[in-house]
Amino acid sequence: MAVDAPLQVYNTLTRRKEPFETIESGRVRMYVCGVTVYDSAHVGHGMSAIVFDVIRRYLEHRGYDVRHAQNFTDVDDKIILRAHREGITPDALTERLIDEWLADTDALGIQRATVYPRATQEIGPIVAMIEGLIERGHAYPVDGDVYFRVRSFSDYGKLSHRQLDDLLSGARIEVDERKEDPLDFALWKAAKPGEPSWESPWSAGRPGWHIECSAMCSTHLNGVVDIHGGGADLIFPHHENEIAQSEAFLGQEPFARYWIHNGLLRLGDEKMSKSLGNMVRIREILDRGLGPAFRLMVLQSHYRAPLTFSEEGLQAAERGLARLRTAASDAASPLASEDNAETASTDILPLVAETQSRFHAAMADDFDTPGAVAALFDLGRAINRVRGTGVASPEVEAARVTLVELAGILGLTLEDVAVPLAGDAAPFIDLLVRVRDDLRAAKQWALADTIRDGLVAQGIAVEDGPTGSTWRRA
RNA sequence: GGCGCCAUGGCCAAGUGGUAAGGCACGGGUCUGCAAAACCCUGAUCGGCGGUUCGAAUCCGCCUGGCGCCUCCA
Repeated sequence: MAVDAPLQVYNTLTRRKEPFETIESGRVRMYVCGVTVYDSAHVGHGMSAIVFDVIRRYLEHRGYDVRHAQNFTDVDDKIILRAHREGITPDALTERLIDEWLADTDALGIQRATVYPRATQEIGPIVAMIEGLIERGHAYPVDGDVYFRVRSFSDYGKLSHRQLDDLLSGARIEVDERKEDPLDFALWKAAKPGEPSWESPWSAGRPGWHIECSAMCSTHLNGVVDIHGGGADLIFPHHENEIAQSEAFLGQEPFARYWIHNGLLRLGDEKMSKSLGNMVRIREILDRGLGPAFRLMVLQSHYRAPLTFSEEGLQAAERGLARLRTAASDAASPLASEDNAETASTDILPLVAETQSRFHAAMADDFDTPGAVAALFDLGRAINRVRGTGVASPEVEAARVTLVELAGILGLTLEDVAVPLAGDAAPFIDLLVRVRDDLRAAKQWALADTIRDGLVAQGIAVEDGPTGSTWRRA
C-alpha cells in the first residue's frame, strides 16, 4: 500500500486541522453519540452513521485498532410518552427500535460498533460519577434532582465557543428557581409517578441526558477518548456538558482529544429533524435498493458541510455508482485486439499509482471523501475506456482490483451484486439471454427484442456486446 | 440579541495564495441490426464592491442572500 501521508483531523474544539496522534500507539478510542430510541431512524442519522463508519474504516485501513462505542439513550421523556401512547412498556419500545436501528445500519453497510452501551444498563457508573461530582463541589442535589454547577467549571463554553453570559442573553431558558444558575443542567432527575426509575442516594429516578455518555466513556473507553463524535447539533449543549462533567470529574483535560462533528442533512431549506417532522426514514431508501447510492451521495459531500437530501441527488449517485460498478465488474467482455489497446492498457498502470496516492492524500486530509471519490471515478473511466477496446489485460485487472479495494475503504461494494439480487430467477434469466443470443445470430430481431423488452419490464437490463449478451439488474 | 457557517458551470459538490477535482443532466459524436452500456468532445474565473499581494475562488473589510446553534435533536 502506498505510503500514507500524516493524518490531519479537524477538531471542533480548536477549529483547526491537527495532526492525529492517539493516546495509545496504534489504538483509537472512539465514542460516537448514538440515538435516543423513541422513533425510527431517518436519513440524517444514516448520514452520521456513514460518516463515522468511513472514518473508522479508514483508521483501520491505516492499521489502527479501533475501539468504537456508540450509545443508545433508552430512557427519556419522549420514550416514556411514546410507549404510553402505544400502550407498551418503555422497554418493549426501545428494544424494538434498537433492533430496527441495527437492522437499518447493517443494511447501510455500517460496521457494528465494538460496544453499544445503553443508558439503563449503566446506572451504577452514572450514580458513581454523580457522587464524585457532588464530592468535588461540581454538583448539588435539590429535592431528589441533582444539577451540575456550571459556574464551577471555568472552561465551560470552550467547545461551542460561547461565554456563559452570552448564553443567558439567549433568554430561551426556562428559569427554575431551585437551580443556582439557569444554565445548570440535570445529572439526575427524580421520577414522577409511573415513570421508570432506579434507586440512588438522592431519589428513585433516572439519569439526565448528558451524563450517560461521560459515564460510558469511563466504563468502556478508559475515561479519556481519542475521538468523540456526533452531529453538529450536539455541540451545544450536549457535548459542552459532557466536557464539563468529565473534566470536572476526572480532574484532567482534555476528556476527548478530537471532537469531530458531521454537518447536518437538510431537506429543502431546513434541517431534517424529528422535531420538525420532515424526516425521511432510512428504511424508505433501503426498500428502494438505494442504500449504496445514499452512501455515495454522502461521500460526495464533505462530512463537515451540510448536505441537502433530494431525490435528484440520490438518482445522480445511483447513476454514478452504476458506472463504477461497470468498471469494477469482472464480467467485462474481452474482444479481439485493437490497434490502440496495447498503449491504453499500459498507460493505465501509472494511473493506478496516481489514483492510490490521490485517494490516500485526500483521506489523510481530514477525510476528504469527495476528493477520494473523484480519484475513483477517474480510474473507473480509464478502466472502461480500455475495456471498450475489448482487451482484458493484467494491467486492467490490477486497476480493477485497486478500484474495488479503495472503494472498500469507503464501505462501497462495487463487485457484482446483480446475480444475488436476482435470486432464484438468475438461471432462468441466463437461459432466456442465451436463447436470445441464438435468435440474434439468426437475425430473428423481432423475437429477440420481445425477449429483451420483457426482461426490461421485469427490471433486468440486457446489453449486447461483441461476444454475446450480458444482463444486470436495472 | 449572542456565537458560528456558507454563497463555485443547469443541478449536486471539491479546492483555501499560483491561473478552477469529481458526479448527474443537456447537446454533438464513436460503437451497435435496434437499444442499452461504455468511451470521446463541448460548458464556469468562483454572490457584489473595495483592499493586501508579483499573483486570490483561496487573505482582510464592507454589502447582499441563505443556513445552523443558543430548547429535545445524528
